[in-house]
Parts: sequence; structure tokens; C-alpha cells
Amino acid sequence: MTAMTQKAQHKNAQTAATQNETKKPRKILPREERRQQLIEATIRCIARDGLGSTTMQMVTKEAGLSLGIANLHFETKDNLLKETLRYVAEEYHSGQIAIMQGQETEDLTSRLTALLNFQLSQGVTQRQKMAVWFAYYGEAGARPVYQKIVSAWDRAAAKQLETLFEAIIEDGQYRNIDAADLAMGYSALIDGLHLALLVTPRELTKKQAKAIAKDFLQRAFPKHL
Amino acid sequence: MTAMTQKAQHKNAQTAATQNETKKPRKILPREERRQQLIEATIRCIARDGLGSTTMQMVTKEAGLSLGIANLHFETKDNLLKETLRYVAEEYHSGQIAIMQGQETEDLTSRLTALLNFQLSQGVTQRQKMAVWFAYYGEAGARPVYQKIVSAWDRAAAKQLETLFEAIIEDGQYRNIDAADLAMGYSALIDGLHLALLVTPRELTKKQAKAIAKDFLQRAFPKHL
DNA sequence: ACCAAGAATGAATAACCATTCATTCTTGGA
DNA sequence: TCCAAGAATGAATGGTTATTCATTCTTGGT
Repeated sequence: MTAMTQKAQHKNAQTAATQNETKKPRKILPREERRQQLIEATIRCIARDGLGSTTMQMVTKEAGLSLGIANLHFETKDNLLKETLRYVAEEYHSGQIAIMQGQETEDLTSRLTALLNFQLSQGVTQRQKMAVWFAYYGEAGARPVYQKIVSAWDRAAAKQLETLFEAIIEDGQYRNIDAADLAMGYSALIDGLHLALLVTPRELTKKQAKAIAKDFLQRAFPKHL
Repeated sequence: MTAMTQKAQHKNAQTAATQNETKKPRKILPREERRQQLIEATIRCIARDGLGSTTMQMVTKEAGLSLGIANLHFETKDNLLKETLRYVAEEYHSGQIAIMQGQETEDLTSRLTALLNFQLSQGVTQRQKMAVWFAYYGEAGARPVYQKIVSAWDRAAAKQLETLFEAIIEDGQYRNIDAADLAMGYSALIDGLHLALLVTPRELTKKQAKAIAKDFLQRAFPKHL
């Protein structure tokens, strides 16, 4: 102990303060696992501190890893951010598409209800996910690459929704309804509800949001809901 | 010429390349005018390059002024950004409120139509304005100060809209409609349409957006539209 | 048990940026 | 015309950040 340098003492004090581990057993994991870990840390950082002030230091610390690791697995910060957006976009849009492409046995009404429930589910409407989503939208105007990542999925989901609405309109013999416009309106409504849940959660509960979206569909398709 | 340093030559070349002015006549203007000028430059920068990568250098250059000017009139960058948000938020919300608080002589239907037309007007839906709007929403989760700036206006506008809807419901004797929920839904729809106009302008024209919003109101208030 | 391959670390680097302030310039009043 | 008040400038400063890479450590194969 007497031979210990001041530096060493300080290091121990720091370590003891944060965790009572005396050492940090470095772990080696496959590339994909690390990437996933870093993407999830990035999501938490963006949700907590915003896209603008998220730094590599914050992300890697959040992941409990060293500073250089993100560059090792993603080359650049820009790349990490792109991959994070891709991850969130895929999760959301593929979930929607899976529901809309469900077996033919399911009736139209329950498919519609399932879609709505998914879009406003706990998983989708958690602060973390929505914060990432809108952080990227905020930069989308200036960063075409973000638009590109989302637009392919977005178009696919929009097409599916339009098809579903067409089937419902045909089934119910509804008149004076344009499937494309209604699908666009419904999507916009869902986006707007997500935004309200993120920015003013005090003014809107998830239950309310579901009721509002359901009302929209009920007024459009009264015979089905 | 032979005595001219390389530096001086370079400076001349630069000046000649950008503008054929030989000098820059420094202009002195009242504080408010400069502030306005800087806020407008900030809006353009955010729309072009994003909130995250907008720098003081870019803003002051965009305004055609010197680097130190923004700190002189706004103290800090943070302050400039807050004032810019305040400016955009006030413009939008006060416009809405002015329409909804219009004279009693105007009938409910035309007030509703005027509101819709304003919310999707050229002025409100220009890229620059919407880009700023969503850039701030993107950071709102992490920056309570942004929420605070918007929330006072937002609440006031929401209250007004609810009152207007209540009057229409009473007037038309509509049943099973909750004014608060419908107002929330309509606001969400408008926000969602703004987002779509910003991010995927190719998929949605302003005319279409208006038609979609009008459809929403028509289904809710068929006797009025 | 030992070693080579390569995963992980973090100090160092180079670039960028907000902010400061000494200096220069403009302008309205005397 | 001249000057004082203070508006405008931009070089300099100090702090922050992404990225690099020499070094250290882990692990699977022998």
C-alpha cells in the first residue's frame, strides 16, 4: 500500500465509487452481438440526450465499453447513426407489414384492429423508440440518406395499407371513399398521435390515442367496426 | 503589385471570386432589426443543414454578417435557437388562434374552413418552416425548454379548437362525439400531414393534404361541410 | 499449457466550434 | 466639421469531439 502511487490510488477510488469491481474483465463477443449492443445504447442516448448531443463517448459508456469500440464495428459515427435508424425503421415497418400480410383466414376487421393495436402498442410507443424516430425526422430534411432508409419501408407499408383499405371498401360497398387518400390520412393520424404521445404525454394517454384512431376508422368504415 | 504579399493576393482573388465588391460597407441597424435578420438566417440554416449541424459561422454568414454578431445580440447560441423556435411557434399558433377567435358574425363552418386553409396554407407549409418545427420536436424529448416554449401556445390553441368543436356539435346536435377527443385527433392529423409534406413531398401534394383534412371534418360534421 | 489471431482498450491527435474582446468603423448630435 | 457612444468585426482562446492506432488482453486450436 505504501508503495502505491497517487495515480493508482485515484483509479481505485474511482472504480470503487462506480462499481465495487476491482477490475474489468474484458469480454470478447462476435461482431453482430457488439453491433446490436451499440445500437441499443445509441437508442437510449438519443432518447435521453437528443440526437444532436449524442457523442461516441456517451454511447460507448452507455454500452459499458471502451471509446474505440464503435469505430471498430461501425467505422464512423455517421454509420452507427444510420444503422440505428435502419434498426428502428425495420422493426416498426416490418411489424406493420407482417400484420397486413397475415393469412387470408383472418377477417378484415380483426386485421385492421390488430394493425391499430400494434401501431399504438407498448413496444412501439415507448419513449425511447419514438424519440429516435422523431430525432431522425427532424434531420431528414437536411439528410437525404435518412429519408432513403425510411422511404423504401414506408412506401411498402403504405401500399399494403391501401390494399387493405380497398378490400374493406369493396367488402362494405362504401361510396365516395378514396382508398389512397384515406390510407394517407390514417397514416398521418398515427404519426401525429405518436408525436403527441412523445411531446405532450400529459395531455394524451395511450388508451385515448387508441380510441381516437379507432374513431377515425369507425367513421370511415361504420359497417366494419 | 510586385510588393504585394501572397496573402494579400489570395485575399483579393477570394473577394473577386465571390463578389466583385472591393469593400464591405459596414452597416449599423437597431437591435430588433438585427435580431430578426439573424432569426431568419437561422431558419434557413436549420432547413438546409439541420439543427444538429447549424453553426454560428453558418448563421452569421447566411445573414451576411460577422461571426461575433450573434453573440452580441443573443448572448449565446442556445438563446438564438430558443428565440428562433419561439418565433416560428408564435407565428403558427397565433395565426390559428386569431382565426378561431374571429367575430361572432362569422358562421362556424367558414371558421372551420379558414382554420384548415391556414394550417395547410403556403405560408405554414413551406419547407423552411416545417423543417424548423420538426427539428425542434426531434430534440424536444431531451430539451424541456423547447417543450415549454411550445406548450403554452399549444394548450391555448387546443382549448380554442375544443370550444369550436363543442359549438359545432351543439349546433348540429351530433351524438356520440367527444369534442376533446375529436380536437386531439384533428390536431394529430394536421401534424401528421405536415410531417408527410416535409419528409415525402413526392407522395403528397398540398391540395391532397387539404382534401384529406376536409374529409376528416366532413365525416365528423356532415351537416356542416 | 501455449500461442497466434484478432478483439478491445484508451491516450493521443487533429479538427471544429462557441465565445470573447481588442480594435475598427458608423452615426447622430453639437 | 468633429466627436463620443456604441455597433460590428474577426483573430484568438479554450473546450469538445470523432477518429486513429500502439498496446493489452482473450480465446480457440493444437
